[in-house]
Amino acid sequence: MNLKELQTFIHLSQSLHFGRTGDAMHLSASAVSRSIMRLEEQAGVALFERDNRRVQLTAAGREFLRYAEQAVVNWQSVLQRLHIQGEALQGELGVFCSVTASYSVLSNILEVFRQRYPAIELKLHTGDQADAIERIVEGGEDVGITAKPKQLSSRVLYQELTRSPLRLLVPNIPCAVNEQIAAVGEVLSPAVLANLPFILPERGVARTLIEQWFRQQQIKPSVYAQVGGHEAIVSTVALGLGIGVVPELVLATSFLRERVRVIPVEPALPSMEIGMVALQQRLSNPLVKAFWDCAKSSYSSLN
Amino acid sequence: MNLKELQTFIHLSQSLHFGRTGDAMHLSASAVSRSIMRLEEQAGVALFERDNRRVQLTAAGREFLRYAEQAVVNWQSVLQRLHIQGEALQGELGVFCSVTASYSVLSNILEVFRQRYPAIELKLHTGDQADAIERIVEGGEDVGITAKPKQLSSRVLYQELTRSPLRLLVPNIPCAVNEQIAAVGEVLSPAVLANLPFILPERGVARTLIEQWFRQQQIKPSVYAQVGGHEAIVSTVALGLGIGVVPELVLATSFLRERVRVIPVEPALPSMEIGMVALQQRLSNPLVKAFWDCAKSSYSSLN
DNA sequence: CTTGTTTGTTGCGTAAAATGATATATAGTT
DNA sequence: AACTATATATCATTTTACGCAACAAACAAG
Repeated sequence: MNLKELQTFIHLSQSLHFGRTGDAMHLSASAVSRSIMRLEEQAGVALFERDNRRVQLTAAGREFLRYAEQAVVNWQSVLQRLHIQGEALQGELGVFCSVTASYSVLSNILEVFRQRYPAIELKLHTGDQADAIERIVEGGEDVGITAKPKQLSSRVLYQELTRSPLRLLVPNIPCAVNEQIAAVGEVLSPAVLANLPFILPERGVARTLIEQWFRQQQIKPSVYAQVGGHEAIVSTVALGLGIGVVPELVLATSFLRERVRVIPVEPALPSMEIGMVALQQRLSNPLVKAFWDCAKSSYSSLN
Repeated sequence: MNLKELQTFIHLSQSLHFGRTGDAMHLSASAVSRSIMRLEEQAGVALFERDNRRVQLTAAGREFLRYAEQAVVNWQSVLQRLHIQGEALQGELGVFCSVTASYSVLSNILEVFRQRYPAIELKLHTGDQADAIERIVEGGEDVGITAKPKQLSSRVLYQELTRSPLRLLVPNIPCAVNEQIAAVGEVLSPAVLANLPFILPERGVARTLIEQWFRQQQIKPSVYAQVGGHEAIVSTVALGLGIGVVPELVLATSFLRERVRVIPVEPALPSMEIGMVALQQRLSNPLVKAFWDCAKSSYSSLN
């Protein structure tokens, strides 16, 4: 038995739908199915009655649900208590990240961090993700959220947190671009792509990855615009000015995600590796260390 | 976080010794070390203060211990509740196993089984482990604990539960056999073995395994005695009559384990695979099925 | 001070477990 | 009858855990 299984069970008992629970837990439907089967085997009782159409808690399942919810609460509460016993770190910590990261990656981290260290005051600075490392090196902030840099000085530490696949975005409104796409079917070949107006990030890791991918397909995109910041790409695409590429993370938290459409490409676009950076020496600061460990653990196993 | 880690933590907090906790949990010391490190990383706090000489709970560790003990109790108690809701199976179930198995394997199973099905009455028959399959096929008992049979009829189901390496036993008292051994050092070579008086099981899987091993070493043992039942081998060896081979399980539960000594052999002796057998058709009986599942789960992950 | 012993940790190769993608089966819907 | 939705089975891959052996640090004995 482990916590993740319990959380999966709890979610399924509410959603009653393996696929949706899988999405929520970042798992495939079959993984959810097997998680539940494991629990049922260990418990020795069926927890859900299910045929291919209906999913329903059994009596034993309802009893187990009470236990599972309590177990999760107990775990979270012991984590809290363990950190209260600590010296109650306080002070100020500077964090740099993109607007998008502040919604997704950073908010995940802060959920845990603010519980553990309520007395640490966070100075959050947002900006283009591509500037993160520079800001850290020059001492503006203590920690930065950024894509994995190609290479970095030995004075800077990088810790991967998650990854997000790049997605090809097209407008969701009738426009010239969309007509061109409709004419060739849903999966775009590299050759077709070369003739569509492209909106690229000005610079940064995403730009590098996209250029690499183009080189591998041996095509040269027709660049319509270069914009700063991933959020701006989404809005430019939404306006029908062209097609663009952004990490899925950006899309998931964008207000405009209904106004654009993701189109599969063959071969698939690469993923961006997203992590945090800090100056090696700054990690001796207990505040920085606390944030670093906290971020790491909040992504290592979702508990 | 999972239950096994918590149980390991609890044991370590009492023993304060990684090696001994490892033995108790059937883990290596390094596995225990890493279990604790995992917990500490997830908790974000050191749970033990330890240098290579002293192991001691930290303040956070003491707090965590309270949680861990409660968590284990909660889990066991929910398992119990889940089964009370069931139909409260009752009736009679016949089990055949060796005396040794009744101490080790069977007692592990019954610990869980009697909690889940207190109304099932157990008829336990002990005898030579080598007879188990015969007894099952002829309908004497419902389930048998036995070593993995070489081959079995398709009507009989076998489920592995655990394994136990064979050990070479020598007397622990001054005697002729011991003097011979002392003369050649601690690790015995096959050639030396051939000249020592051997005490073998009359029949059964252990006998077959030992004979195989001898053939592979191309030696012919001088058999001093053939006795029925592994327990009898231990006592014969303890009396100084010769050397013998038994599964470690037998040794661990023997009254005479202080009177004999285990000697390493090169190459190592094989392991016996120990499991349970039942007639396929008998598994449709809910009592038999309950025992079968219960035994399986009590060995699948110690919960 | 040197040697030996005990014991927790680390590196590395291997074994087991979990996962995703795809295929399959089955119930409901049009 | 064809089609959709959905849980599960199968297979290949990835991730994780493990044991062994080497290592390091601390104490004891001489």
